[in-house]
Amino acid sequence: MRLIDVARSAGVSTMTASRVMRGEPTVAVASRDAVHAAAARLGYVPNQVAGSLRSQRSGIIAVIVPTLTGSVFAETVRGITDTFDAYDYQLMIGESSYDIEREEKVIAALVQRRPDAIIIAGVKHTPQARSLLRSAGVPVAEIWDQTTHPIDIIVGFSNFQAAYDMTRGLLDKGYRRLALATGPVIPGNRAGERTEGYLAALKDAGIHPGPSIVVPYYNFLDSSLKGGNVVADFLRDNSSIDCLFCTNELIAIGAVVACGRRGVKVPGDVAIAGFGDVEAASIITPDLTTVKIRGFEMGRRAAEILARRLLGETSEPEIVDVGYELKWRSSA
Amino acid sequence: MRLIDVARSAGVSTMTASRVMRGEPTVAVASRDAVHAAAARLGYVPNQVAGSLRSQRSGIIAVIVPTLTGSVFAETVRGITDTFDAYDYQLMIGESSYDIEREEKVIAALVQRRPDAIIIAGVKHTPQARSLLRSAGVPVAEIWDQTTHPIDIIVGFSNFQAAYDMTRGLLDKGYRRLALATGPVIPGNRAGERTEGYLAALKDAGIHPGPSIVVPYYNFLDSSLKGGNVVADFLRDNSSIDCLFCTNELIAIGAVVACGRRGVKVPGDVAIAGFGDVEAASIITPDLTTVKIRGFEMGRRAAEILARRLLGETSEPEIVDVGYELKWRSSA
DNA sequence: TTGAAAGCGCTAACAA
DNA sequence: TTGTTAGCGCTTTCAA
Repeated sequence: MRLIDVARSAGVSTMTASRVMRGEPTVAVASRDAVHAAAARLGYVPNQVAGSLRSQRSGIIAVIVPTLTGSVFAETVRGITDTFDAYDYQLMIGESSYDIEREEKVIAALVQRRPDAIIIAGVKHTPQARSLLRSAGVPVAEIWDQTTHPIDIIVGFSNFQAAYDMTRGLLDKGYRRLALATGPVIPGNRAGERTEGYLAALKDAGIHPGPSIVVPYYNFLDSSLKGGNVVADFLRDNSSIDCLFCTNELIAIGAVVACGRRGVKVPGDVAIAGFGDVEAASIITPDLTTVKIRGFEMGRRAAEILARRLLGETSEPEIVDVGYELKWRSSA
Repeated sequence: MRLIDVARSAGVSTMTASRVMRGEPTVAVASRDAVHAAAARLGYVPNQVAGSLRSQRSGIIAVIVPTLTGSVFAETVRGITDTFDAYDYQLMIGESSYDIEREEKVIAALVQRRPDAIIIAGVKHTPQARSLLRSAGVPVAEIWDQTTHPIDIIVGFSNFQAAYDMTRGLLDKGYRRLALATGPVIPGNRAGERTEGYLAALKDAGIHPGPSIVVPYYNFLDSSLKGGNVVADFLRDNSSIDCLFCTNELIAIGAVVACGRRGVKVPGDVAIAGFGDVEAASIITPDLTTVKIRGFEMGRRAAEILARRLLGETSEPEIVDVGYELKWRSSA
């Protein structure tokens, strides 16, 4: 069942049928009706692979995020979908598992599908990955971060500044023996930038940083539960700590829950602050002091800029800072 | 930059280059090396759109879920990804927002991309959607449910039986004035089947069903917070209720949290049971009694069966029941 | 407003 | 082990 079958059945040429199927306005009403009727009668399903090859537009937006599990990036994806749905684009989502080597493979796999645009979380990529993104010949939006050397479009916030401000706020609340819990740090990644913001705030205040713990990345559930236990052990072994700053919301939530189960009072024995504001943060007891990130907003803004590019309305690189917000709740 | 450029640069024919790029073993080592070197030198990125058109295999698995936000279906997607990653398939994910009309549009959009297989949550579709799925000419796996009339493969569990068992268990615990909170019910959808299981268990026990409340579907966060408040109001207006069964985990979590904020004791004043077991269920206070669903498992099993189909190893329809598990925790 | 011709970049099928 | 030929199904381009 091909377009030519529909065209014959409608008594027109393939080109007229093609124009009707794509909604071009330059077709006589009679032809249009005949083609629609024939398509419906025959149950015709257009082959977009063929169309994409010829038109050099795939209608696909490639999206690369660390993970879909855990609602943090799922919100961003929803922001992207919200915008692109109206334009008949489909998302093709790749997961990097917070690993830039794996990210490179994912990018390579997606670029072969000739997406019309690429959205990628983070600004830290392998050289080969940067090269693939640059030479893909389509607009690229890096999100969730800021950098002085964007590939093209950037829609994010300063992870350094957000961590700096939160640390500063904790110091203002009177906490002095701060400790840090973070996921894996690679220089230049988000956990690394947040760590640096934390250290810079301490340095500027003349406070010596306390101990740190690095929690491996599991998946969502395990990062909360296993990670929480690891952190609770760490707090037990370092009982002088009065405040723990977690660069990762899952670790923070896990720590609050693990402390609750062990009878460690939060914030009485130790205050805990997170980074990310997933919905569980406002549901646990005590509710979590954290940095609220605008995940949905970043997805939506990036998608809007790309949509404009794809319609040919603009073409300069753009830099958008969506900011962040400190949420002071009960845990610190 | 096309395959022919690589071939020329390597001094072989396009076909030999094509064979090398696709990893066919029937190529001389010298040719293989020459092609790989040329591809690397030129920065060649294969055009999989062209390859798909000719080979009639897209390397795409279409996945249709109600939503990605909220980790319930994200776990299922992870199960699918886990399996298909090894075979170089990419997922193309569509969201139906729990709306079968929208689902039909999403299916139509995805089928045009000629996926090699389709995985769809639920067994309740519009007639047109069923027709699109059947005539797509590829294996289709319906998941998250059971039915006597599957399209092809089915990997799920009985929502009716799970709700029946949970209700039965609540009765065994001594609760007698039960009420129901559910998301939108369409005959044949999962919320509907769960509602019927609940009603059947009450009927078999000779207990008259109490009042019910239908909570609209918002997004994850709002379903928990807004939905929770709606349910808490409902409980206040119906104070004789001693146990609330929620066919939806987000509503249950929201209700527990909203009750906590209003000083309603759970399970003292009213017991609450959920359905789904998202991770937040074990983190809130009190932790939630619920039906644990094997979301990851369903994704993995469906993907494995499809992978075997795609390799040509099997071809009969398959029916897999992954079951469920009652989790008795503090809330009921 | 319509149609004919050409070709997007790759791989199946066949032949050598 | 390699190469030639043809064509996947559509849309661009150009002409009428």
